[in-house]
Amino acid sequence: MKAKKRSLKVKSRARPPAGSAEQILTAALAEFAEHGLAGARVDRIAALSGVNKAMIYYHFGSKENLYDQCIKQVMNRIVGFFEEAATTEPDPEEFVRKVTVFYHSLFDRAGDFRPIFLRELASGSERLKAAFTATFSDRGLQKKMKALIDKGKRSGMFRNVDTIQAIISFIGMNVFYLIAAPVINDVWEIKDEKKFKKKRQKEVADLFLYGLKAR
Amino acid sequence: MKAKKRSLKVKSRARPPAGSAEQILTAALAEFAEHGLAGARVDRIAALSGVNKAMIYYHFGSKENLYDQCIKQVMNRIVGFFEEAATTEPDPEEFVRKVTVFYHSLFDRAGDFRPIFLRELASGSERLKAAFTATFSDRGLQKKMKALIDKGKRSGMFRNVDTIQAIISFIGMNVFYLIAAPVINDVWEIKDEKKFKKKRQKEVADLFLYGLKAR
Amino acid sequence: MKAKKRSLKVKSRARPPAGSAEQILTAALAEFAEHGLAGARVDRIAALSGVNKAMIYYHFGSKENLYDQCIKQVMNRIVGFFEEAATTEPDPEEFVRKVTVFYHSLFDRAGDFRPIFLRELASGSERLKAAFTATFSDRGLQKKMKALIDKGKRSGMFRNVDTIQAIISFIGMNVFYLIAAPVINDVWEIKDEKKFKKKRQKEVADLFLYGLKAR
Amino acid sequence: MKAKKRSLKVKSRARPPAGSAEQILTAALAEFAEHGLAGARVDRIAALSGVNKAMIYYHFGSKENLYDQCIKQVMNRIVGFFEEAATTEPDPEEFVRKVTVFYHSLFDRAGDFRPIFLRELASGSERLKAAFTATFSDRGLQKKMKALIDKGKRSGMFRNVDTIQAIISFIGMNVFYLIAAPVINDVWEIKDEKKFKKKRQKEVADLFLYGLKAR
DNA sequence: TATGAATGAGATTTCATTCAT
DNA sequence: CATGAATGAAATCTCATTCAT
Repeated sequence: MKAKKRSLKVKSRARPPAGSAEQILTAALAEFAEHGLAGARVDRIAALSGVNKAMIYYHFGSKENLYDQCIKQVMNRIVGFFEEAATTEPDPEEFVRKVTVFYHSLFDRAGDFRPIFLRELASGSERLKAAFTATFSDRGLQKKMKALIDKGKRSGMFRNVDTIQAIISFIGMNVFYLIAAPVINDVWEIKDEKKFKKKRQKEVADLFLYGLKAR
Repeated sequence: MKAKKRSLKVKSRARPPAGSAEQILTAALAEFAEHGLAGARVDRIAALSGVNKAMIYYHFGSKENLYDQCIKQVMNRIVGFFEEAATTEPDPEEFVRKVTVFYHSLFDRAGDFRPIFLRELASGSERLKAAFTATFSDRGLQKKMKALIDKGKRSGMFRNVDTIQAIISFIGMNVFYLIAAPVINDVWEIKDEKKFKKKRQKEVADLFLYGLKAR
Repeated sequence: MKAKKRSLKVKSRARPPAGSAEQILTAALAEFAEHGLAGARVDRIAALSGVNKAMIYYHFGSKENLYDQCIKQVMNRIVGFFEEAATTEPDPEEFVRKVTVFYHSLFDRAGDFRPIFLRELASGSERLKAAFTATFSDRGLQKKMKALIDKGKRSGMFRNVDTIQAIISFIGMNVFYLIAAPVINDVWEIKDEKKFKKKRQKEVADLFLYGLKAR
Repeated sequence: MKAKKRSLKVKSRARPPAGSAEQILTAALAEFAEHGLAGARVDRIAALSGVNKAMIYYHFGSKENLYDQCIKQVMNRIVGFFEEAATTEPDPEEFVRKVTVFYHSLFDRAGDFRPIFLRELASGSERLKAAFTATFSDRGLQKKMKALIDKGKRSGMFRNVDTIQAIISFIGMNVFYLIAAPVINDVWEIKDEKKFKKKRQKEVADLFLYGLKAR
């Protein structure tokens, strides 16, 4: 239709280093983020990536598989962030504060996974579950966090809470606003989201730490 | 070939046959919950509600409008719950515990809104924002909660937190697990969800109250 | 495309007695006969039957299923012919002559199955096998023919041939020319096919009977 | 995703790498035999022959031309068989028996032409006609057979049949089972095809000779 | 000669929506 | 209100063929 014949495509480099598959993935990610799997249009992805529609099938076989590859890619990116964040930090309090900062910057830097995850959550989550357990289960943040909180508990610094419940609560505190900001802003009449987020990082960490600490 | 579904449907014509609009709404809600607006199929809704497809258009005009009606209906149900929950309860601590219980029972009783809300959140949230502000803004829980926490702060019972941030954190603590249970269960290897939820209600309220209370 | 909006479709009868499905089948049969399953075009079938393409899917679900229905229909027609031909005829010689006439008139009256059968034969024949055994195995001609030849053998009229082999040979004699006429005509320079066929019926029956009779 | 077939294919470049055209032809023959012209896939032929798809176009220009070459090749092979079979054999009866054996071994040795011929027969047969008349018309078996039968007639050994009709009947007797075996086996419940074929050669020749001989 | 990537045209199928009754 | 059939537009996917290297 309105295929937008992608004007000449420059083609300066000796051989495109496997260009189009990446371009397609990028475009697809945007499309899926905006419309979901069912609402996404292969035509739009093709137009957006400046590639013939057939190439999408050449490289990815089906819309659904393309979607899977997108999820995989998103997961890899996120895993990278997570691992990077899980560097050594022996002080529990400091660690908690860093995690909060991490979540906020995660949503800043890789926001496109937000709609994708939400929709996955809405529909069975099979894909998410697979992706998560495959990449997270025994590494990175949660393990570390559990260890630190347990340590805090043993040292008498923290109350004797259920560690996993606490961690989930903590993640929820962090993530809920980041996920639901548009509605929350509306309901609570928050005008300056940026400022609110800034303040939020301190408030969340404080609340959690206060809730945790023995007195 | 030519599905030939039901076709009996005696319908003794005793009471107003008006039932069909409700049947359609019910079926549609299920369909939208499972597949989202884009993924829902009018055919399936018709089959599910035991009603001819054309009837859907007779009653609702378009798939999108049907979806809107579904959202409206869901909101009304939820608002009902919220108002019912916002009865007088002057003790802040008791109130906090009740809110936690409320959220858990809300997801139990009206779980179908979960996928719908998640998907709405994923795509612009315009409909959600409209629905929420229309029905929540100045009544019900949050207003009450804000008032109670503010009162607690003034009485010296609570720390001087940012009330709204605290409330959002609290809702996040409550809601996050309820929303993401399938994935969380998988990642943290939670086998007995029911038991976990039971325990969770105490842990969440405790954590929040500990985090709030001055010492 | 050039959909040929099928001009008004008369529509005199109170309600078309299930019209379009039959129209589609008829058109499909022609298309499949001419082009085979792989070469057939759903667009063409739609145009030919004066029906919207989507109707084909409404009624038949897929091109392949439509093809199956065509085969089924052809089989039914043929079975009808066969049963009609298998009426009582106690004289073996007369029966043989009638069978020859039958095969020739079969190809005259229901010639469209010829290309379809040939192509089925070319590709696995699974469909044909199913159709044949389902409809022929224990009725009609072959059973009758076998009985008559066996009777002829017992009475000393026929030689002691292998009955089944003989029947297959007989069918082959009859059918081979009917199937391969275009090429045979070309190779043997047969100009007047009609005359050739006429003569053939006598020659074939004679040859077979001579070959069978004891002397 | 991107099938990544073979990719080793060492090809030491010793003898002329010309092999590829033959490889393509071989693969194409198999593909066309299995799926017909319309159903054949150039991709599959490439994969099967271990050759890049573009090579097929380099060598053969188009799928259809490749198909023509296949037919030509098949014809040549068959013609070879036919000529080899048409060696001197002055005894009519012996000749008839040999022809039967020949047909059976032909289908054994060059069975892949079976589906191809059948499909050609199904669709106009133009290609077949061309191929046949080009290669058969005035040489080989049928000429010889006609001569022998005519001789037999003149000598009083054979009845005064229409020679050409008889020959066609004879070929039909031979060829019909070979062509339709799968279905025939099914309908007549023939379990041991090999044994059946063995016996068939004698039965067919006997039947034909008995049918031919004067008494 | 050889390849992996690309393309355009078109094929099959889907689906929201409407029509005739 | 109710239905089965119909429709147009578009969506997904396929495939012969060509291009750049």
